[in-house]
Parts: sequence; C-alpha cells; structure tokens
Amino acid sequence: MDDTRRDIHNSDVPAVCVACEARHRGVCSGMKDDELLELSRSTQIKTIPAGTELFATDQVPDHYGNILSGVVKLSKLLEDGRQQIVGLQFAPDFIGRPFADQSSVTADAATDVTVCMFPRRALNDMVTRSPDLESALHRQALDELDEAREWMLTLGRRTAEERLAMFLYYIALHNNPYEPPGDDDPVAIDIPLTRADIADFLGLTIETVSRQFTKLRNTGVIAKLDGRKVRIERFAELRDLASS
Amino acid sequence: MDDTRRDIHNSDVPAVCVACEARHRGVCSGMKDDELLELSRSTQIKTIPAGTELFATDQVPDHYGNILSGVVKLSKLLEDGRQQIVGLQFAPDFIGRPFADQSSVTADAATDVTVCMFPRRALNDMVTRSPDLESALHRQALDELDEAREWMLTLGRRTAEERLAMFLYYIALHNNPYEPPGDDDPVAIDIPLTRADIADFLGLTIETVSRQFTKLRNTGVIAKLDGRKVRIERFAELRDLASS
DNA sequence: CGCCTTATTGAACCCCATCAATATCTGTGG
DNA sequence: CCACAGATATTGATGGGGTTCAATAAGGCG
Repeated sequence: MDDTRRDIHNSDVPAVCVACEARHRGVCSGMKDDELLELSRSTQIKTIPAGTELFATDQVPDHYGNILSGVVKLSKLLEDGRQQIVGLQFAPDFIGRPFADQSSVTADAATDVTVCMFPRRALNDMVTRSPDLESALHRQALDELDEAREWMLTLGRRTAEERLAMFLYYIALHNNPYEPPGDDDPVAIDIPLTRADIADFLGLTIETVSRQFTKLRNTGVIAKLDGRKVRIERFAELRDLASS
Repeated sequence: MDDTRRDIHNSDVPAVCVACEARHRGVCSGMKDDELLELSRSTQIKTIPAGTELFATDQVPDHYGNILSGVVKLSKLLEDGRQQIVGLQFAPDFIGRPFADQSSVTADAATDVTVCMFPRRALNDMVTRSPDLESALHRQALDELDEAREWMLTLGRRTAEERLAMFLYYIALHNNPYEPPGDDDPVAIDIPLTRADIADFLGLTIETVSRQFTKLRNTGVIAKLDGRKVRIERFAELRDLASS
C-alpha cells in the first residue's frame, strides 16, 4: 500500500490536505494532524488568474497562503516605473510576511495560480504553539535568503548572456524538482514569464533578453518550441554559460 | 536605578552578557536567563582583525556568533574573480547558517570585529527547546531577506549615482541606529568599507564609485573629511538621490 | 481575417568598464 | 621629522555591452 492510499483512509487528515504538496514538502509538514485539522477549518482554496495581484501593497493582508500550483512573482517598484522581480515562488511555497504588518514586496500571479489561503491570525496563533511550524517557516526564509543572494551576484556581476543562462537553468530545475536533468538529455521547459518579466527579473531590457535568446538558439544550446516553451539541447553547456 | 546597574547586580545574567546588545536587540533576547547562563559557559569572545575570514565556504563551521562590534561583509565569489558583497552585518547581528552544514556566502571582517562565538551544537540544541530563540532567528532571517531584496532592486535597476546614494544613506542609518538624522542636519559618518568593497557591494568598479563620490562632493551633498570619514551635508537630498 | 499584444531585429547612443597615469594615504624605518 | 614604499584613491581617455528608439514580425484571440 503506498502513501497516497494510506492517506485517503486516514480520517484525521483534512480532505483538502490529502494530496497537498505543502503537507509533505511545505510548511504544513511542521503541523500535527490535529493542528492541520484546526487550520483547515478556516482555509479556502482560491484560483487566481495570471496577472492578478495576490496581496496589495497598500493594505495589511489578512491572509497567508500556500501555493498549490502555478508561479508567483515577487516584485518591487520604483516611483518612475522601474521594476525588479526579486523572487519567484512555486508550489508548495508559503506566501506572506510573518512578524510584519505589510510586506515590502508585491506578489502577482505570473501564471494561473491556485493557493490555499488561511487567516493570518490563525497561523500566528498556531506558530506560537507549534515550534515545528515556525521551524518550517524559518527554513523557507533562509532558503529564500540564499536564493536572493545568488540573484544579487547575478544582478551585480554577471553578463546578460550569463543571466539568461542562469534563469533558464533555474527554471529547468523547477520543472524537474525530483531529478535534475542529465547533462545532455534535451529538456523541454515551460517558461512561466513573459519577456518583460524575464527582463525585470534579470535587470535587463526586453530587447536584450530577446537578443540573448536568439544567441542561445544560434549556438544550439536551446531550441525554440512554441511560444513559452523551449527545449534545452545541451544542459551542461547551459550550466557552464551560467558560470555557477 | 537604571537598567545597567540592575543588570550588574543580577547574578543570574552571565557577566559577559551584561552589557551586550545582542541580549536586548539580538537573538539572545529570545533566551531565558538560565538558558543564557548555560550557553555562556561555552561562549568565547574573539577579536578579529579587518580582512580576516570568519567563516569559509568550503568547510563546515562549528560555531555561530553574535557581532559585538565592527562590520562583517558577506560575499560571493565567481571562479574568474568577480565578487559581489551580498550583505553587511553590524552589532548585534547573529552570524551563521542554521539548518545547513555550510553557508553559501563567505563572511569577512570589513573592520576590526569582536564576536561572541558559541558552538553550533549548543545553539542547535537550545533552539529545539526554546521557541523564542528560533523566533528571534527567524525574524532576523526575514529582515535580511527584505534587505537582500532591496539590494536586488538597487543592483538590477538603479544607476551608479543612485547606488552610491543608497549606500551612504544605508551607512548613515546604521551609524545612528536610534534616531534617524534630521533632514538637513549635517551627519558625519564612518564608512566601514574600502572603495573596492563599496564597488563589490554596488555591482560597480572602483573607478565609477570614486567618480560618483566626487560628483556628490561637487554638488555639495557630501563633504570629505579624512579618509573613510564623510559628512553628509544634505541628508534629504541624499535620500532623494537614492530614489527610495 | 483583423486587431492587439508580445517578441524579434536593426541602428544609434550612452553609461559604465577598461586601461592608464597620477595623486593621496598609511605605516615604517632612517 | 622626513623619506620612502606599497596600498588605496582619484582623474583622464577610450571602448564596449546594454539601452534606447524605431520598425518589423509573430502570436493569441475575437
């Protein structure tokens, strides 16, 4: 009998959580079954279309969430319109900013996104009682910090070509979370961002991003499929280009 | 009777901790007196000269630490020598990477630094027992994450002039942690980094940093004192230049 | 198809990097 | 105290990677 089957027959686990990634790899892994049950009473699953803001910057958000599917972009904006995407989040990441009434970043759905939302209050209470939960949140914060710093290196010191290679490499890993692609197996990946988003992520312009795409295509590292899909022909070469 | 006097006469607080900032504003505020006493048995105060590495990336560090004085720079290095400083840390910041055997960043003393070191094992054990301690560490991680993302915006989207203005503004705030300087009071600040460090922090070259310094001097925003000291003549203007 | 959004390609420009020279600082020893 | 040497900082001249401005092409969807 596999794990999934056992879960289905375990009446203590809330129905909405049974197949949820967040319960295994996400912050919900830090909760006991009864806590999960308690929280699940006030959760709601929401589907958010691409382009929609998940949390408004100008108001205190009253919910946290876990991503169930899709990609969320975290971004910062300057008054004159310059924008920087400071992070991408995938299932089963936690979304929200504990210990602060409002986040310093805006969260938008990059693709269609489904999230499991729960009241801030409910989670805050639970955190004070369940050390494992805070531990799980702490771990994610530290992982995001490592990632943010890796992107600082990219933004501060890497060339346009290296930046795009980094990005495609990063997306490829997230498309195959369980087994990193072999060095020279072609990998088809689905890019969850527009050229404008990629530019805002990499600190470039859309024109430069586009030019680097064609450069990678001309050198045979990637091949264009349709629209947002790309096939990485030589994974190892892409990693080398990213110089990481 | 002020706080300090009371502390001196409180035999439960370890002598080394009595006047320590970390006990009030740092992670040690998350520990009870008896826990503090237990940890203090295995702590040691170290003085580290400027330029020395605190934690190497290639070996598993067996200690964590709290900064008591001085400035620590966290940096990342590319194989070809390109470098990016991804964060600065001041007293009473915690140093180390919980939940991972090795950090993805190198920590170097930017100035002479004194740290309170304690064994990883001791803190790890304590964290599992003391939720407030993990909470304090979690808070610092989230603050550092916010800061890293602010610098991502700077590295990705701001001009050289804006970057240096951001930097000086940031240093000025850390020189006066308790009361931000008034809009037009001249503020003398002590820059804890060399031009090379500033360049590595801002994703620029030393030449560009130097040129932006003279530009700020020519426009009267700052005045040069001696060597690493600078007086900010118009604080509000500096903030505007940073466009933040 | 026709319209609008998104992406690609081209040409000119500019900010910052690079290369190079000079100046200033800092510590050491005569 | 000054002279000297190495490190650090400033300034100048030139060049290049990426931006900007502009036009064309390719998708997406009614």
